[in-house]
Amino acid sequence: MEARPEVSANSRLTVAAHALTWIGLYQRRGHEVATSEQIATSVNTNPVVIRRLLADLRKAGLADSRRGAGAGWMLSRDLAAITLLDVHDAIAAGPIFALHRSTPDPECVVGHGIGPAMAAVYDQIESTLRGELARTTLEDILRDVLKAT
Amino acid sequence: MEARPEVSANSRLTVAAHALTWIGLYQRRGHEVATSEQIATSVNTNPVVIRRLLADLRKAGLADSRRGAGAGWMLSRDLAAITLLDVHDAIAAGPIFALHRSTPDPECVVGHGIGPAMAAVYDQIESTLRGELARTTLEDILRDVLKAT
DNA sequence: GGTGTCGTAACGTTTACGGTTACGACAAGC
DNA sequence: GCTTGTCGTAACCGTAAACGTTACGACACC
Repeated sequence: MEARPEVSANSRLTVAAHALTWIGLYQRRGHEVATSEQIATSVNTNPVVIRRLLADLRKAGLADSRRGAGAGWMLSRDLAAITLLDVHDAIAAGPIFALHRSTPDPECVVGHGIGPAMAAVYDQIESTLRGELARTTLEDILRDVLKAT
Repeated sequence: MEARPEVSANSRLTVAAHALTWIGLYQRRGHEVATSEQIATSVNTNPVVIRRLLADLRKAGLADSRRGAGAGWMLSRDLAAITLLDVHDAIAAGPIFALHRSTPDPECVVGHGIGPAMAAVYDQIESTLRGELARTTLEDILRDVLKAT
């Protein structure tokens, strides 16, 4: 009966990591800023999609942009100081699992108690997930990327 | 360019655990089978949704059904022998994170190497997730449910 | 044979994201 | 100051998945 987010980041984390890593490498090669056009070409998508995504990352303090001519994007921190958890939180990814869409029968023992019981499991999993994401920085990702060449 | 599952089980795991736990408790109280109608009432959804879900669980060998008059659903194994991982696999939940929807520019260093780099992280996370889900059985869930009363 | 339930197809609704177009805002350079 | 290039955002469409509902055939007990 009620509405529900049902998000699921899915490919957004991949694209966000891709964009930031691209900017980082581009800057290390001596460029000031990267345009959404350039990033979109590497990601193989539309520049607007990149701008929307980077706007979220800017809100989280991971990236920043300059306007006007010679405009573009730059990192706010070094790649080594950005973990995948930072990126994950920046793109406001929803929880992996959700409870019922419409609340189950509260008169039923199972219907009444299953929500909290499952939530406890989900919270534990979510916490573990965050720990895993925090272990990897974009510097690690870039190292893997360059190693694969 | 290509199509993609983009599944994300979301509430399906919750509902599946709910249904199985309900059947288990109902059987312990002396009943032979549970109808999709009864389960749907507890879950607060449509019986067809329950039947579709239980059909997946039957394929995985977790539940079984009887037809004809006095028909309904029963467990194939005891609640203690069913983990959340079993349920998760039974409902064919997709991966948490996905790679790019359309393949990135292979001419670009980042575009070429980012996929495998992220996949390695995702595989590790997926593996940890499975370990977490395997730790909890439906018997554990039922215990929590009854404790909450 | 009647009855109750499963089995399943078909269809509509909802939600979210990605893709695209469009246009205003802005700042550097001439 | 005007031009130019890029960001900032709104608006809209298409797609994909799950849920909800209706409908009807299949089946087995009584």
